[in-house]
Amino acid sequence: MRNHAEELRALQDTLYFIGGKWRLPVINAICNGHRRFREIERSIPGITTRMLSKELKEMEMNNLVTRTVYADTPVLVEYAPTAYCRSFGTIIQEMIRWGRQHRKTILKGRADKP
Amino acid sequence: MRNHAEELRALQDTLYFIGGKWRLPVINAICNGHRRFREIERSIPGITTRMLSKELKEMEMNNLVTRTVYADTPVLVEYAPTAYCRSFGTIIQEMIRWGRQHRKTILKGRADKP
DNA sequence: TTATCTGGTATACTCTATGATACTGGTTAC
DNA sequence: GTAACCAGTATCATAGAGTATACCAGATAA
Repeated sequence: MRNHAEELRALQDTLYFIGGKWRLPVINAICNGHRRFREIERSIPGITTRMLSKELKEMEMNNLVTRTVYADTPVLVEYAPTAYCRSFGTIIQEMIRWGRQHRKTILKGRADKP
Repeated sequence: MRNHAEELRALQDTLYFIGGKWRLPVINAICNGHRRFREIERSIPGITTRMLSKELKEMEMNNLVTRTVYADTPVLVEYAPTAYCRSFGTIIQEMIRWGRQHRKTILKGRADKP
């Protein structure tokens, strides 16, 4: 209730930063130890190469990941999470919790069908 | 790392449920005590009547809010949050926290500009 | 009387996020 | 030799989320 405007602004900033449907799944994948491009791609069924590529670029620009190229043969590329990236941990955990609960509730056939 | 697939599914369920850019702001407004249509509308600068109307309809269908009409003159409509609606509390709070922290960090001129 | 509040609906438009598909150049395995 | 891996890029198409604007009927205030 108090300082609704400021809360709203903070909330909207976060929503804006998160943006589309892939940002959080990608952050989660990387924070869960997936480092290589194809590895991340495989760990998120449904994402296309194009979207992952776009996400990773933006995330690098926003300092959410670092991209390291090991110029051996074959070239190896590694994406690693920054502290900034990990700062989404609690949000993601809460969302996972909610999603699990939601699924349970739906399966029990209640809650969103009263 | 463990059961990444299940976590991902839960996360994506939540993201899907949240949907667009207005769902969480509207939930927040209603949970913060705004009950009337125009009141909610005013409390979220930038939202249009059309989007708010759409959101509220979907939210009613999803059992996130109840819509009560008091048929006095003038007719009075009240939107109230359900428990389901309030279950987003922690997610929203975490997002507000993140947004505030983000703003601080940006203002200090660091973090996302290394 | 005119303006302003209420709770919305209707129509038209924009735009961008996402999806689908194909391709590249190099490496390694069969 | 060809198939499959790597890390992507390029091009095109499209749904639908979001915006803009105007409008309705009824009540209230100036």
